[in-house]
Amino acid sequence: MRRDATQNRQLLIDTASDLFHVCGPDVALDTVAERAGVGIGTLYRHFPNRAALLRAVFEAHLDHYASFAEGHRGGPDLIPDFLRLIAKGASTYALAAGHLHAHGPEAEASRLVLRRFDAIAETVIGRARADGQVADWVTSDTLRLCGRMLLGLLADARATGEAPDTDGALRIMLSGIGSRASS
Amino acid sequence: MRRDATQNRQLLIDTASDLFHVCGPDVALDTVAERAGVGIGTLYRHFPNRAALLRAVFEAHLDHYASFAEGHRGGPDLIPDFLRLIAKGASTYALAAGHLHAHGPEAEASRLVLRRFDAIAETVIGRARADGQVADWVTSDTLRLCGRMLLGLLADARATGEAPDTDGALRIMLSGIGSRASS
DNA sequence: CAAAAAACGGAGGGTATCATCCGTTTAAAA
DNA sequence: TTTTAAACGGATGATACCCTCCGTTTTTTG
Repeated sequence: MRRDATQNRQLLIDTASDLFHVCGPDVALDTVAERAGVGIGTLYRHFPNRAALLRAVFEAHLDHYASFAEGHRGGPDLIPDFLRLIAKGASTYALAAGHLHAHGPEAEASRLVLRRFDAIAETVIGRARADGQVADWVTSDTLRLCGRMLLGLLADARATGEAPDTDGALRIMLSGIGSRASS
Repeated sequence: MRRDATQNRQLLIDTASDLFHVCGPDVALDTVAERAGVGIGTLYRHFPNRAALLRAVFEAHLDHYASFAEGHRGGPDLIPDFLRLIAKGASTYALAAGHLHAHGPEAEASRLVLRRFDAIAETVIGRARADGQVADWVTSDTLRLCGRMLLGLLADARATGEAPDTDGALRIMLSGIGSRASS
């Protein structure tokens, strides 16, 4: 693969990640390309459709989650920190979920990335449960549920122009799933 | 006002309410008109822009909330039932909030409907607090926060095609705000 | 029933986004 | 350095939605 191709690909992923977070799930792909400083043709060559770009961005986020799960030293902030991390990428997360499920032929790729999320989440939960931080019934589905709710919060905040009350939401959720929130 | 006009106006509100719930916040207004069986011109005569239609739908929902608050006999299900009711109209709620805030000149009308929501919510909370169902720090803002989170859930479910885990989310939230959930 | 006023329907122009295609440029290999 | 193939950029046609405008239909009133 040519060097400029590799660079542009990464640049597009980073730019898209930022724009999804700032502008929401429906940013024009033209905007992504322009913001990344590449032609629209380049974008479509690397990612033949929206779902492909989404998947790439989401997988980049998964890398962050994974290295978090591996690097975190444990303790009472494990779950709060993990949820906060999810909140950062929530819009991409849900968007990816939606678009990936919608289009039939790509359903398989979708299932794979979602399963990877589940695996990471289970790791985190397992460690938290050992400390008695979460209730028995909490699973990776529960954390995905929390992620989806956080997404709603962000989308709404974007629409209203207000700042999202992420901490308020986390307080409710953490107390709801039996974690002793600290911060 | 002519009779057919009144009928069509109501028909449009009902249809829009359904479609917002099913198709999400971005349904084409053409679709709303078609589904209601009226011309697009009729829709725009009654509601000069999207925000106006939104406001009308949202106000219809507020009527439901108000009659719920007035008619509920109290008891441990008060808050769960209220949140469930909100979940039904959540997409409209958040959409309204977003669009109304965005457009400057209509900000005043927006503030009014949101304040009406707060008033209703405060009534419900007041009654629930008397029963010790909710924590002290819960206010109408908290319920709005829950509504926004529920919306996220619905939007995500719509996108993924899965059924929304409304009950799961409610369990977390209710336990988080200190209500003794029953159902 | 006839006339006036009000409401209806939907064609059509404007705009934004999607996604392709191809002439030009650039990196890498010989 | 020359050659070649890969990658780039953006003009462009297609599509979807918004919203206005006006000729036609329906209700109401006298």
